[in-house]
Amino acid sequence: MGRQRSRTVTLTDVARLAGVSVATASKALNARDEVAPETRRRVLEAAEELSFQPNVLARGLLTGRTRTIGLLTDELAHRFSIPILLGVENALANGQMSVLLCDARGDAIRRQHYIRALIARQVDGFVVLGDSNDVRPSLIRQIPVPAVYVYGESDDPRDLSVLADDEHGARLATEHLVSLGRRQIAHITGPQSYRAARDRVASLRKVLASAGLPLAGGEPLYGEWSQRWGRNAARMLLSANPEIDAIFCGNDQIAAGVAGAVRELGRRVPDDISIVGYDNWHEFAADCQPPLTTVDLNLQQLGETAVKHLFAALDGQPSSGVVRQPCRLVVRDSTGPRAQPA
Amino acid sequence: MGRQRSRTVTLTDVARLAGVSVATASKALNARDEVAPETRRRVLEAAEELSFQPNVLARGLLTGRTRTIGLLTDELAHRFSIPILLGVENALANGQMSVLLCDARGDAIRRQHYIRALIARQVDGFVVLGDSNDVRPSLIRQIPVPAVYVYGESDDPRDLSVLADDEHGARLATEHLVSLGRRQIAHITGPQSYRAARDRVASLRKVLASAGLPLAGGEPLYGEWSQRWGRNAARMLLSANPEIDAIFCGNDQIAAGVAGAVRELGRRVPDDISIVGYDNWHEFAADCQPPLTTVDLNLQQLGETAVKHLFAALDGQPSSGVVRQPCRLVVRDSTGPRAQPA
DNA sequence: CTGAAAGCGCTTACAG
DNA sequence: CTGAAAGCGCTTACAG
Repeated sequence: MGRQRSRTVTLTDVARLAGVSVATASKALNARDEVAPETRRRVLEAAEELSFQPNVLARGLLTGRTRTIGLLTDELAHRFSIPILLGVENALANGQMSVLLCDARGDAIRRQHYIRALIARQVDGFVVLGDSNDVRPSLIRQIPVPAVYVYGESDDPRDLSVLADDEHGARLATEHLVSLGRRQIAHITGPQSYRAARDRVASLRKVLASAGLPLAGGEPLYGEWSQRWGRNAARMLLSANPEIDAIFCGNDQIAAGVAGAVRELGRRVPDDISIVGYDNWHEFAADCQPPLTTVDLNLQQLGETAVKHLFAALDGQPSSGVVRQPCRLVVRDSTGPRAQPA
Repeated sequence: MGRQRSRTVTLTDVARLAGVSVATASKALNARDEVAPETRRRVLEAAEELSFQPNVLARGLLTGRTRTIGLLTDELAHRFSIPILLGVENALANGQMSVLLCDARGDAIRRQHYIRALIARQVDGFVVLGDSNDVRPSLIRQIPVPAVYVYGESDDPRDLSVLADDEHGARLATEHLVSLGRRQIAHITGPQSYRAARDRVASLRKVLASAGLPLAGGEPLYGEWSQRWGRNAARMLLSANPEIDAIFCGNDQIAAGVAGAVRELGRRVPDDISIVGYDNWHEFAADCQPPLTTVDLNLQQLGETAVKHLFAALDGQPSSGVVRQPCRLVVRDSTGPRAQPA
């Protein structure tokens, strides 16, 4: 830690060293054109020599813009939060904006506290990061600046929400399996309380119906987002429905559990049973045995898209409604053509 | 997004509504005692009615304190960053401080850019979050405010670094296996370039030596931090050294891979071979088959400890050197007593 | 082209 | 107990 805060170099110091007024120094540094080239050179030199960093707070007080965004998350610990946050942070940095991070941890009181703190810090706008792609209450009446909702849909139609397109993701997965000639496709997924789980099921059913195929096992198996559930569900499913030749899983952890169970049951992946995961969580999907074909939600892109819209709103071009970010199928070794009958 | 920035309520508005001067309004709101109770009541009422949020920037300009900390990460996407960040964020919020998040993504240029941005935003201090518990260059000459280094040791002894105690973690793991009667303990870990990997090996060797035991296989197997490496290494190791009765793994992914391979080779976990992981990464450790005994680095605590020291520095009580955060052994089903000979 | 002055929203001596 | 005034660091009309 060593050093204590030393006296900060201010524009006054730069002006004095350059032998000009602060007004002129300001203009020179901000590249306004009413400054003589020679004067500007002296000012820039002085600023350089003193390692001058303009005080953004003071500027913010004048301009009313702090170039700071509040990022309010429901649950930062959730696996999806980080890639989205990376996208947000990246896009903001490109626009020379900074991020104030506040994690509500699913606590309403805490969220309220953070909203106040962010407003008091004069953020130019909010990115509100949800935890489940579900509908959530709008903050529109509480915050005086533009906001964009990501991975969680605001219940106020005046707001803009940027969501993962689960209908699209499930369609990609199902069409892939159908195109491989799979005819007995089952579905193991997380809790039915998740809109994401239900949306994917709806899309899966639609694709199967239009291909004239049944949902193997009759109903999707709703459970948990865990390997363990994947293992258990696969055992139940395959003992009751040995004819199954493909399993579309609600996430990669479930898929990893399914893959393990299938192999333990002596069935081959992908020949006998093809498996598709969801999320493209690298540590589970790419490192699975065999590596998983899966759906990538393009989460980082989701964050970048949100910021793009927020920037537009800050420039006076707000949008509203729902933007759905397309998904991407990542094909690996857990899917393939059906084994030839011996 | 709907609404544009509306005119902000300022202290002047509150003062006017309460019928007092801004000076008096300020004192009333800040609970200074030179204000008549009745006056204070009126001011508070007016502030409430107008939903007044004091402008933290303006206050910061006066006091020189922004109550904002810069959190500079090397690589936010790394698995360790999030728990530490949660700890930091939590501890800061308790102190009414906000966090400006900047992720350098391993890019020196980007890091430099962010350092400037944070200084320009007048942060009161820095938390510098490393990506590997390794030694890293100090920022002491670049930043004019206190800084604390977490999960990465500053190379300047005047700085304070808060580190995971890998010597302790590896000791806990090894002593656990020894106490279970294991006599042929092997080690599969990540790249030797990681100080964390080397520190754990050194500690493992020390405990084994003092117990009069060999390191099974002679040398640790350095590789990658992946399941795949765990699987491959376990196969090699067990075919060359069938007498092995325990494997201490450098992380939980390796351990999960090892567990899978051991079971495929027809050996029982934990009876024939006990396995210890490292990190207590819930999705891998708790959900493994069987659930993994592992070392928890107390990462959230690491972040909180760092903030505690940063607060002390901000209060004029800086510390320096290295603080090592103790680890914690989490015992699950992958370790147990040796199987009785049949 | 340059600089004195006003002002962003707030706090803090200081005078009354 | 209350309020006028100065000032934090900067930017921006405005006058010269």
